[in-house]
Amino acid sequence: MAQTQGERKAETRARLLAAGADLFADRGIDGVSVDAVAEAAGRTSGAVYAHFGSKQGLLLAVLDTWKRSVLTVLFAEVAITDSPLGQLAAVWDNIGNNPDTDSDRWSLLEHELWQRAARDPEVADALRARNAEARGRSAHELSRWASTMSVQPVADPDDLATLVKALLTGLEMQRRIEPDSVNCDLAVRGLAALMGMSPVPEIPIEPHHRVNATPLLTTHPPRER
Amino acid sequence: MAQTQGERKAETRARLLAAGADLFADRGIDGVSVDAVAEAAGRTSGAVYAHFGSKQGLLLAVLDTWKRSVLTVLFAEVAITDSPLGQLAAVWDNIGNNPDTDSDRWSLLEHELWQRAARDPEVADALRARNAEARGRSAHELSRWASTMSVQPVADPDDLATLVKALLTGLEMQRRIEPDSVNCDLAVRGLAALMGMSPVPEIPIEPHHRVNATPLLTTHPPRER
DNA sequence: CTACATATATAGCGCTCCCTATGCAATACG
DNA sequence: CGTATTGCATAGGGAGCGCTATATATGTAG
Repeated sequence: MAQTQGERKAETRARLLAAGADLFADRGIDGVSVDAVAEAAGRTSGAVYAHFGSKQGLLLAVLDTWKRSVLTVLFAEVAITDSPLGQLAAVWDNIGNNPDTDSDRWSLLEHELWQRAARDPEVADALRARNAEARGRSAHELSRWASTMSVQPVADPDDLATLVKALLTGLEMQRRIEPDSVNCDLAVRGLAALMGMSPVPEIPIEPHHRVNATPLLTTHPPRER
Repeated sequence: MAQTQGERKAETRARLLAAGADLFADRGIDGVSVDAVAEAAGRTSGAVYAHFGSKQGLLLAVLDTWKRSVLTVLFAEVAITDSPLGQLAAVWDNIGNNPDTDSDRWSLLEHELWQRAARDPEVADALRARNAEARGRSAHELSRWASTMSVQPVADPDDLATLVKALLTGLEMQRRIEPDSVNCDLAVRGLAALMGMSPVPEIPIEPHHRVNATPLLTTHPPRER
C-alpha cells in the first residue's frame, strides 16, 4: 500500500492548485484550459472536476489558498531593510521592479482577478475578503513606519493603506506598458508624499534589500515539474 | 443612387468600431464574439473581416480610434470647476465615482487592455502611444494647476502625471471591489499630497461639476440602435 | 477472499468561436 | 447599356473548450 486514498487525494488537490496558480498567472485565466492545468499537475481533467466541480471552482480555490498577498508578505519582510527611506524604495523594488519573478506574475493574476471581479460577484467576494486582510496588515506596518519617522500621513492608517496600494498598483500597470516612465525614485517620491513627508527629501541611492521570491502557494508539497 | 460605395464603406467601418468599443467595454474583449459585434452594428461578420482582417485588427482599430483618453478629456473639461480644490475632487468624481457611465465602462476596457498588453506586444505598442499623449496633456494641466495654487508637486510635470494617473487607476480598481473603501475625500487627500500640498487642507464640501458623459467614439455617425 | 467504496482516467458531446471561401447585389465606369 | 469592381452576406470548416457519463483500478472493510 504505497499511499492511502486520503493521501493521494490531498496530493492531487495540492498539485492541481499549484499548477492552476502557476498557469493562470503565466497565461491568463482564459488562456489556460482545464486539461492544461490537469496535465501540468500530472493528472487529467477528471480530477479537476472531482475536486472543484468547475473551472471557476478551481479558480476560487486557488484564490482562497493564496492567503498571503504580495503586499502583505512584502510589508512583513521589508522590515529587514535598515534605513526607513530605503524601506520605501524596497517596497517598490519588490513590487514593481522585478520582472519575471513570482511577485510580478502574481500581480498580473491579481489584476486579472480584479477586472474579472467587476463582472463576477463570486470573484469579487473572494477578493474582498483577501483584500481586507491585506489592507489591515499593511495599515499596521505603515502606521508603525510613520511613527518611527515622526511624520503625519495624509489619512488614517486604513485609508493610507488603500492609497499606498492604489499608487503601487497603478505604477505597476504603467510600468508594464512603459517601463522607462516608472522608476524607483518616482515611486519613492509618491510614497513619501502619501506618508506626509514634505518636501520630499533626497533619495538615498544606497542599495536596498530585495526580498526573496516567495513561493506561489503555501500548499504542500511544493511544485515539482 | 442612395449611397455611394465609399459612403457605405465608411458608415460600416464607423458602425463596427462603435459597436466594438461598446461591447468590448461592456462584456470584456473575450466575452464578445465577432458575430456579436457585427450584429450590433447591423452587419455580419464578413464585414468585420473585410475591414479589419481579424478580431485583433478590430480591437487595435478601436483602440486607435479612441483618441481621447478618459483622463485627457477630464483634465480638459474639469477646468470649468471654480475652486482649485474642487477641481481635484471633480477629477476623482468624474473618473472613479460615476458607476454605469461611459467613463466607468471605458476605464474597465482600458484596464483590460493594459493587462492584455503584458502578453501582447501589439496591444502594448498601441497603448504606449495613446498613453504618451494623454500624459503629456495632463502634465500640462497639472503644472498649470500647481502654479495657480503656488504649490510644489513632488515630481516634475511628466512624472507627476504618471503618479496621478497611477493613483487614480489604483483607486478605481479598488473601488470596484470595495466601493466603500474609496471615497472622494480620500482621493482628494491622495491627489493633494502628490501635488505638494501639506498639510492637506480641509476639503470643501461644496458640490462640484460633473462633466458630461463623453461619447465613446468620435467617429461619425454616432451610434444608433 | 469478497464486496464495496473511492479516486481518477477515458471518451466524447455539445457548444462557441475565429476565420475562409464563395456568392450576390449594388455601384462604378467606359 | 454592358462589363468590371466593390462591399458585404452566407455557409461552413476546423479547432478548442467546459463539462458529463462511464469505466477502471486501487484502497477499504467485513
